[in-house]
Amino acid sequence: MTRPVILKDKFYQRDTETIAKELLGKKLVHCLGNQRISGLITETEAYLGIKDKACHTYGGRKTDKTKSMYLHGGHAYVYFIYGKYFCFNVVTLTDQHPEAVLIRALEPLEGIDTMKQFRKKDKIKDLTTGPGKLCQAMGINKSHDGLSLMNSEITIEEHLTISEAQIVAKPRIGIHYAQEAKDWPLRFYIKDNLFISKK
DNA sequence: TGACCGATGAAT
DNA sequence: TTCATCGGTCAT
Repeated sequence: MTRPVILKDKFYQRDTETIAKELLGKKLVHCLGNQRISGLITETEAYLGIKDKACHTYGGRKTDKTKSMYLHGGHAYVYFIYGKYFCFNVVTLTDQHPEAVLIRALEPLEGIDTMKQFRKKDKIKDLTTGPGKLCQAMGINKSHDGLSLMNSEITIEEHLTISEAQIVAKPRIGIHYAQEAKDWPLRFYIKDNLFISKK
């Protein structure tokens, strides 16, 4: 088995939309104790900072909740939503650009039994096909907010390369309030992949 | 200090 | 389609 190649600064400090597409096929890994829990990234959404009405940092909003988005690219932004769930984002660009990519779905790879325990579900399809679900399955929570993805327990590794022809672009989910931004095609997923949120 | 609301998920 | 659920946010 070849040694994992962890994505570095140069990957993350680029245009957010490009990163959202290139994250498809990569492997999100949580090293929990001596165990690896991981999944192939199948679905992402780009959030474009101050000019994006769907983004938590729209208009330059900076609060205790959003402060991680002002870190430089390659950090985690984890927030709590709907009183129950966490969502995991990858911060992009520099501290001048509070933009991020939401990871919406994974295809489980390693630690599947642990995922089943964390989720209290048995079917593989129920483990990671949604932003809240995948955080539960991976054991990701608020304590991971602001961590570096280059030298912490959570990393993203090279895995598969997905070609442009295999990428579908659609409007983002759950942002009906975002006026003109609600139709921007910033949701990306791997064509024909079974592990996609919604249906 | 308190009212309001949400980048969801699961049940119906 | 409906709704549970509660921390974050912001107006007092």
